[in-house]
Amino acid sequence: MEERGKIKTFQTAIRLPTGPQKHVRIMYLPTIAKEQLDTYVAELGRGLPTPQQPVVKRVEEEIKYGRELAEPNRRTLPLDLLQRARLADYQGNPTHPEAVDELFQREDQDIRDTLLTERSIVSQLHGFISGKALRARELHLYTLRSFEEQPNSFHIVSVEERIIHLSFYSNDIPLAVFCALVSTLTHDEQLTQLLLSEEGRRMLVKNLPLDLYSNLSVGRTRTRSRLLDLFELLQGIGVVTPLQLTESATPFLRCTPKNEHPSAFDVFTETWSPQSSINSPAYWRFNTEAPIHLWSISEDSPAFWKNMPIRTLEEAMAYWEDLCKVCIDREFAASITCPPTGMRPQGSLEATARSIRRKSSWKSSYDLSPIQQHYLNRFFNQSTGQTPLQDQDGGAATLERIAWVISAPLTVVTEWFRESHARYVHRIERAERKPRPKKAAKAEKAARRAAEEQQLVEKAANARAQREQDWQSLVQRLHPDPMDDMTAARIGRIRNLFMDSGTRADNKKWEREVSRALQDAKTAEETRLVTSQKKASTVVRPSSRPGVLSKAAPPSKGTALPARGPPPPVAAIAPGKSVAELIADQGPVRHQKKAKKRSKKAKEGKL
DNA sequence: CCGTCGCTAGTTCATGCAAT
DNA sequence: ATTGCATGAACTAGCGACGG
Repeated sequence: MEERGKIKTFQTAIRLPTGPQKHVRIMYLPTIAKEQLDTYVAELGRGLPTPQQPVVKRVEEEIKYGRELAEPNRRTLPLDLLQRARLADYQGNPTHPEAVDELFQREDQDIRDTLLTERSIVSQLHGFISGKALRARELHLYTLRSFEEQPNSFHIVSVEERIIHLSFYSNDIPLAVFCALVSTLTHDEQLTQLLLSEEGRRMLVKNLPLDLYSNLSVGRTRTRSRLLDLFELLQGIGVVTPLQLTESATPFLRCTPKNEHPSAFDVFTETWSPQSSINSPAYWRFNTEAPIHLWSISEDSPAFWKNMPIRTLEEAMAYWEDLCKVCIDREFAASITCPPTGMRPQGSLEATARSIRRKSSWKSSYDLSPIQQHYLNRFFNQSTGQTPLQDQDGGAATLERIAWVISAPLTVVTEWFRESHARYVHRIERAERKPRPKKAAKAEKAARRAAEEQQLVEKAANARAQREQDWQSLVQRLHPDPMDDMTAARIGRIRNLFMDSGTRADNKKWEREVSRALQDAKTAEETRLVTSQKKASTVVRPSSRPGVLSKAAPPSKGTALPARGPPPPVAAIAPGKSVAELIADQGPVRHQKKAKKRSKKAKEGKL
């Protein structure tokens, strides 16, 4: 109906009182006036329970009708451009390079804002630890620290028995820790600023400004599920035990009563899932000892290796070190001889194994997204190996700017360029050591050839500029006065020859040539041959202004096009092709990294 | 001949979103 | 609040080319 113009639709977003935005699609008859729509949307905002910010986007504020998604809360940014720019094939090469180019031609601020709509970028900017196992480790270690440092927290049930209530993580952890454990979904300048100061990083989440607290959805479902995900993993490896209250006379454990918390617990036995916060355990015990199984060897039944104490922070750190090794270092795990008997891991074995065996779970380095790397690539010359690091001053200012635009740490950006350059050097060295006519070598060759061609082009352009100057001074010397059309025509022929002759040694010869031409022009003028006049006027028409020669602008550097400077008034002599033209005739520069033969099927699949 | 590397497709996982 | 769905990302295994 929309296509046939019977109805119109648009999307907008309303901020719910609880913080998150809700996208709504509004359909209406084309006869509805804009004012009515505006009123309606405003009403819609108010209709939702006690909105803090009624409507983010009003109808009159330029809304894109139809399918395009109007991204609220941000200047009209090319969201769909980013989406296209992000599309990449299996190798990370963009499938829509034109979208990438278009995006990167915008202002730095726009590029930054646009990239910050990508989840991985914004969450890492705020310090999110993307590896799940490392996140669980952080949760574990931070909690142990809290038992020592803030034993009086309302949400710590018992320091002796190491029991904590889940609400601790929505109240008494610092902002920086919260952001490390729970990914942020949208960019918030206030949050970014806060995280820059030590004071801000230490601020407990319960003390955050209200709007920030709400934007981070501290304490709401999403946060709880994210945290419970981590607890599920910790339970799976035996670091924590979920608890439930009990009336039993012989509870699993008992502690001194504190605040309104219960003092007797049993092990939580119901099945639960991190997604449903109602049925999930709220009380958790941090064990004093945990087993290590050889996870990298077997997914279904990893062999028990040993128990390790995790009472103190130091012990826990040692535990995580060993755990990491047996999870990702298969060789190490295989070299271990296990005791004949041992407990099997408890909890949901498959889920635990899945998370913990994955390498990315343990990756601590910053994760550059493809779009960030595309941006970095713009500052890395594949043919010459040039990066900002090779700039005279080390490129400090450029690097900082780049880091800001892509919202990545400066060290990461610097390291990326260092590695890119090192790879380039390595490639060149290998190619020189043993040049071989293989595919790999070809790519290198092409890269070097492109570099050489580039140098040639520049050299030619410079030479040409010099030649141009020589010509100017020569003519100036022999004929300082403005020239008439016919004279210009005669001189023009010689100029073409001069420009193409290349050598600078035989100035005498050219002087003679020019003088003779000038003389010819003079006698021709004097005899007023009708024919030659006719010829001259037709030929010279393009530059009928006398004196154009002496006023010609100097050729600009870098462009090797022959038409700069005085316009060659005569087409009689086809000038030899310039280097640039010759190169252009060979077609576009070959890409070092091919657009290669992908199977038809694969291609279709991606489209 | 065997090991390594790069390419590719299929599968699984994480996560936000929308419907209930 | 809960649950199912859709989607992009990541992992893995298989294959072939290449090089020692």
